[in-house]
Amino acid sequence: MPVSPLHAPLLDWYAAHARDLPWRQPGVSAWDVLVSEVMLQQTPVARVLPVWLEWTARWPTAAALAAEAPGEAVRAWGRLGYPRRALRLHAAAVVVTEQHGGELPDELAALRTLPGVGAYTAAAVLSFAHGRRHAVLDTNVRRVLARVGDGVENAGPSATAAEYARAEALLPDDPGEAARWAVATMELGALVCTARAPRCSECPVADACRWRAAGYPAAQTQARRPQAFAGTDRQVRGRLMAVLRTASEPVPRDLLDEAWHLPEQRERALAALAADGLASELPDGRWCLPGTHGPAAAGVAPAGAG
DNA sequence: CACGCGTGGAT
DNA sequence: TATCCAAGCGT
Repeated sequence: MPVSPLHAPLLDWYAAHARDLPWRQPGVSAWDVLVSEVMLQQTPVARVLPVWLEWTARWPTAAALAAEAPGEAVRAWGRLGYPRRALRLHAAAVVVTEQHGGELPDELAALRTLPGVGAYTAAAVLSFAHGRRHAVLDTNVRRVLARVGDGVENAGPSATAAEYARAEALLPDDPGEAARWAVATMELGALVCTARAPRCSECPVADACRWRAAGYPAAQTQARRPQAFAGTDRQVRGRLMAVLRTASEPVPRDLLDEAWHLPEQRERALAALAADGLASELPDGRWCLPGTHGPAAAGVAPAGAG
């Protein structure tokens, strides 16, 4: 479906207004594109930028990352949030190194088996890094298609088969053009067709937008209430991880105890972090990031020697 | 499938 | 100040 009234205006708009993001530079490896995609899962571009630059300079390849302790990845992750992503990226690096000769797979099924790589991220790598023809459905694209195509303010809670079918149908035949279309659609959602206060006066496809034509009807179904944060285990986990991240030496328990005032919740959060492999307890009772001080023992039984 | 999972800037 | 939101994934 190469010809629609949307394509030329949107591609032209992207050529003129695309952000100059480092992971879009020519020559960036597929692995580094993957790193950017994982970092960008639920985290704004502005915060990813400096971390991605440091990370890719320090670990230019999957093998380089795989050679490190997982805790070093967690530490380098800094305050991007959701540090399990750092653990998954490290685990993916190990798989790529040990099972794919250090080369990130370029097939959908193989990518999808990597930890932290779901439907969106796999399609993004294929499209952005390899210039292949894949529907790339992230929250931005889904919002754009919902507004322009369906005339509603927001997409549903999760991508449906119908949305994939539409995105697929809109893809230009030429792979390279399809890849540009994919990133252009995302960029429009990120810069113009935003969740709040969309800049419709700057939109290259405003004339074709059903939501605009309908007078911007408000969403009928109210979105899922954002999960609370203050006082939750998530906040406690974040406090504990911040202590472990900033400490160069293993930290004694009483230092962790200062991170949260409720002992029961603190214990629960710390146990959960250990179970997730984000924190390790040493034999002397101190805590550290996994593998950063002695053999990694993320809450698992010590393996027999040899 | 609904939920848990961090963090901080913008409104 | 509280709420919303940011290129999702795994269970």
